[in-house]
Amino acid sequence: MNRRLYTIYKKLYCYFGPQNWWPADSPFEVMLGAILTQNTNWHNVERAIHNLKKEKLLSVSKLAKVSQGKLACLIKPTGYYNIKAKRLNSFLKFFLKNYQGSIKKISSEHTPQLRRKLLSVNGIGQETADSILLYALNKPVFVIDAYTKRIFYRHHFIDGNAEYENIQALFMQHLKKNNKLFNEYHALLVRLGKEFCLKNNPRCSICPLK
DNA sequence: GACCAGGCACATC
DNA sequence: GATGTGCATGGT
Repeated sequence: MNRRLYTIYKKLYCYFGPQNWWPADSPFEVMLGAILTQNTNWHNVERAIHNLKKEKLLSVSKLAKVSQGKLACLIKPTGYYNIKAKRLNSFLKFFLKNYQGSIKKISSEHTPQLRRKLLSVNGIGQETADSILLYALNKPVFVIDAYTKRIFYRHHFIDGNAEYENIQALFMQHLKKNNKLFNEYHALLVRLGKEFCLKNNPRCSICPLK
């Protein structure tokens, strides 16, 4: 398994090249994007981030002062905007209360402990927590998403009801714990998923992994 | 018009 | 613990 997982990575990297994730100007923007992208097209997240930037709200202190109604309005393109506004607020409160909104402070916390704390914030589930850890804070944590599950299910690496922790353990136990590798690997899986492993329109016959 | 997208919380059994 | 449902915009 060890070698197979790495071989898949190399194949994907050769085929697609570097993905340069996460597309954002700052770790804080990554954190917001991680919540905004929940079950939503990335293009819509970009619109929402653009709205926030236009209003010059892309800082913890400024965003925390915005009313939930206005926030919901600004992030409307991402869908679920009322829920996501609430989730962003929960996260901002958590970030301010525990780390004074400092990336340096949140970064210095022991990863497993920080992961548990993130998961206790309303609106932050496993994928969002891990996206924040890996893509905002450069922690070597593998992110599992719907594409990853679908791809590895179709290639018979996991069964249909495999749980998040088990799939994550598969990657983390059989690959070098390296944040650059985990970053690129997950981004490549999303790219592969978008182009070759669609839900109802699988192009598996021409999948570069075959 | 149907289906899908870089999920999560909550209710119910 | 498993399964179902609400949340909602924009692209194909």
